[in-house]
Amino acid sequence: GQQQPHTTRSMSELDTRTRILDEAQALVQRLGANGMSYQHVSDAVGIRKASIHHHFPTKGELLTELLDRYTSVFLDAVDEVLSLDLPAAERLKRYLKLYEQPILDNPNHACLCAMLATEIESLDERTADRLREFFDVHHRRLAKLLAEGRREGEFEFEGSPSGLAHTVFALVEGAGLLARAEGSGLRRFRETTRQAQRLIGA
Amino acid sequence: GQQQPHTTRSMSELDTRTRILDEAQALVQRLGANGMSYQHVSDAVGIRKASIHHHFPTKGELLTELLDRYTSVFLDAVDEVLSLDLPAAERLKRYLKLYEQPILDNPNHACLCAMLATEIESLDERTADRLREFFDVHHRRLAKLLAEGRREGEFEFEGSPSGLAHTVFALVEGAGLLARAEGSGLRRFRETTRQAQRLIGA
DNA sequence: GTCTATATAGAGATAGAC
DNA sequence: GTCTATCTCTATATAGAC
Repeated sequence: GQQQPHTTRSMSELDTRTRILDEAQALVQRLGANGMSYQHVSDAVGIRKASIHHHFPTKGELLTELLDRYTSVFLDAVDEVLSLDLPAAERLKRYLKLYEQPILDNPNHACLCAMLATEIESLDERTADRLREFFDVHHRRLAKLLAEGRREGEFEFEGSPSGLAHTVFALVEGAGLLARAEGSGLRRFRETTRQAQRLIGA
Repeated sequence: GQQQPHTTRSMSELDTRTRILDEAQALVQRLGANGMSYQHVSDAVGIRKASIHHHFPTKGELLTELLDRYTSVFLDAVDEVLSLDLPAAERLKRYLKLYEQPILDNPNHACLCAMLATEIESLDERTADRLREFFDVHHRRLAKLLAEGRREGEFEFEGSPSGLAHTVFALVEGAGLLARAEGSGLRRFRETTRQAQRLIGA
């Protein structure tokens, strides 16, 4: 756990902001950025559209903040797993598990980044940049783990850690998307992560 | 090449229908189903919105027909490759190549099914069913190839052909999505298909 | 088959009262 | 901070002339 940064916002405003972000995120994960509207959020949170605009003047700002929050939470979780004092193979296993819980919690919700990735042409430049940045940072984290694991003799694979990290990431994102569309739940997804481990030689 | 089925539609109507479908498909592949509008299609084809409605009364019908055409074209291409009189490993290679050409032709266009998969909650039941059907049929084709290849000693993998087919499909769909979002073009994608072949032991 | 014109609903966003 | 009221634009869809 990290310390909350100091802010000048009042408590109640923070709470409403959080509730807005929570509901907006769920809506984007279900319907996409183009499918989510201020009216939807308004209904879900129980305040009027104009009040949403008070907290997030434009939809672009709402989406940007949504993405920032999501990626920072996700990267924190990734970092926590990757920095554990455990063999690389075990850290990899736990890393892959990070993708399972959301599917279990709500099979109707796709990864926020997968949703936004398909809609990248609809996003404003700011949000699109943040999305690409997330992919880049995430990719580097995973590549580092793969490089470490190979150096220590735990992994065995051909090609660059960077290339394989990209493949593994494509695999979990693609499998998550299919699990939701096919309604196959965790079963298919788990088979996929097992194959990912084979690929890495873990 | 197959014979065109007989229809009672006039030639000029067929052409306009085709042009509408072509432009609508490009728009959905760029912006998604929710991002594509009759106005967009109208502008692209050069006829008025009302005329689009003459050919496709509702957006749902347009999307359904779009998906049907796309999947039948795609499955024809898959079947053509898979039924060639070549070693399974070579047929697999050509199968994977089918996913490369579209990326080369237009890096801004995602796979239509990947776009619709993310938006599955926005689709009407009819269209969503067709989408799941496509995944299912496609999956079976690939599983059959994998089973054949292993039986003939060309492939070597653990687990069921069905499970691995799912993994390979997730891999190419995920990699296609990332290639477009990251703007990494074919380079990353090709690394991914190479890893897919390793996974299959081809 | 295509057009103009219109209906109706929803989108994102703002002004100003409380 | 939240509300009502309103603005403007765009969406899907229809009616009816040509």
